[in-house]
Amino acid sequence: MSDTEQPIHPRKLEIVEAAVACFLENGYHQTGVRDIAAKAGVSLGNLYNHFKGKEGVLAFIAQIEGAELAGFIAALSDPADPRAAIEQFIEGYAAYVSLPENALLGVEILTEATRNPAIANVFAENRDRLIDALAHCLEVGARSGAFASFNDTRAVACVFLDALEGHGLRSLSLKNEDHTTSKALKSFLINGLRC
Amino acid sequence: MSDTEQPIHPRKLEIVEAAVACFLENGYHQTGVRDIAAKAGVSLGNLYNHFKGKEGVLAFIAQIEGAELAGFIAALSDPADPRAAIEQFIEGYAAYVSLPENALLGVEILTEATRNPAIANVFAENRDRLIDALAHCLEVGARSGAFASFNDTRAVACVFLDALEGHGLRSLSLKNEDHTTSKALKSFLINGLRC
DNA sequence: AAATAATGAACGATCGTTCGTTCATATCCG
DNA sequence: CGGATATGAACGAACGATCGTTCATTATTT
Repeated sequence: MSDTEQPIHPRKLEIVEAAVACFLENGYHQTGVRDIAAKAGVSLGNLYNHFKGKEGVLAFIAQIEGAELAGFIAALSDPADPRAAIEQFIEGYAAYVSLPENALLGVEILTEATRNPAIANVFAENRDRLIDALAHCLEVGARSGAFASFNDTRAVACVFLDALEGHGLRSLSLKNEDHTTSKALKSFLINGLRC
Repeated sequence: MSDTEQPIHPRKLEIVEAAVACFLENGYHQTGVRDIAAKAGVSLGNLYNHFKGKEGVLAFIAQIEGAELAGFIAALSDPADPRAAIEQFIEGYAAYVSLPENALLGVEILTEATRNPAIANVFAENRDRLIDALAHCLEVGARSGAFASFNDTRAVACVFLDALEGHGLRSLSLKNEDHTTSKALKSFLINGLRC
């Protein structure tokens, strides 16, 4: 669970980086372990010295992706100014999920998770904690009068994440950056919180 | 382009149905043409008498999926009551994209489209027309005073679709139906249109 | 008989994985 | 210090399985 159990072998990181590049370029199921090893400048056999296999590499990536949510969660916990925290979250998370590497890897992991429990477990928990943090922030804001009060703040938090992630996903099919709808999304979400 | 050029060979439909079932169960890249043929009760070679290949089957599915949007587009065009039309669209489209077969096939097609122009073309146009129809409905509603007036109605339409599709996508990772967040999403979107 | 539909063996390519091996470095013993 | 030994990272040939596709052949229908 903790990342600090062992200092990660540099080669392992090189392999993961190469794998991410391959998955982005050709997708998870279209890339072979040979492609990963070749791009990492590593022998085929050596890859298996660092990972349990192709699936092990993806699981490791999922673990990293999940860990990156920790920053957002931390920023939402115990917020001094709930409104500012939410606004910053929306902006930051929208940017995060709109990065092709995050969006593409996200769906790749998600679809794999629907059929692969090992991946699903790594994936699910962190998302749940993100919803919790967001919902908590909404509640704090509601109590302080900054936001409207909702029956089910978790549901509203889900709506936020759905919208943001849906936005990031669609940005995949657009070559140029989608700046105008990104702003529209932000103001629409913020506007939905007013009393 | 038109589906009525030729009456579709019954066998072709059987094959497509089998392919959908396979893609849902195991994903596009994990299912082989042999799996499709076997599930359809058809010989391997005969599949190639009806489709150009595995990719041809997916393209056909994408075409069907696109055609299913026509109903939503029609309902949004020239709306007598924009508010009712939007509400019905939200409800209907949320249900549509929350069906596992639509959500899963959608991402499968989307990810394939990011790397396969042939699929992307089939996929992109209908979505654009859906955005147009939705934006048009929003404008009509704004003029009649039913909705607030937006600078960029297309952007708002994008937000709606992003949120709805993101919702459908996330419903993939939930075993039980997500009724409460579905309602929250609807009311949040509707609420965002008020003057 | 001509045309259409259906078959499945066969092809070359690639898949994920295994495994025996090499080799440079670290540790130990005398 | 110098030689023996242990360690584990790195390698790549090889395996059986499966991939998408082709095509010569057979069956069915008109």
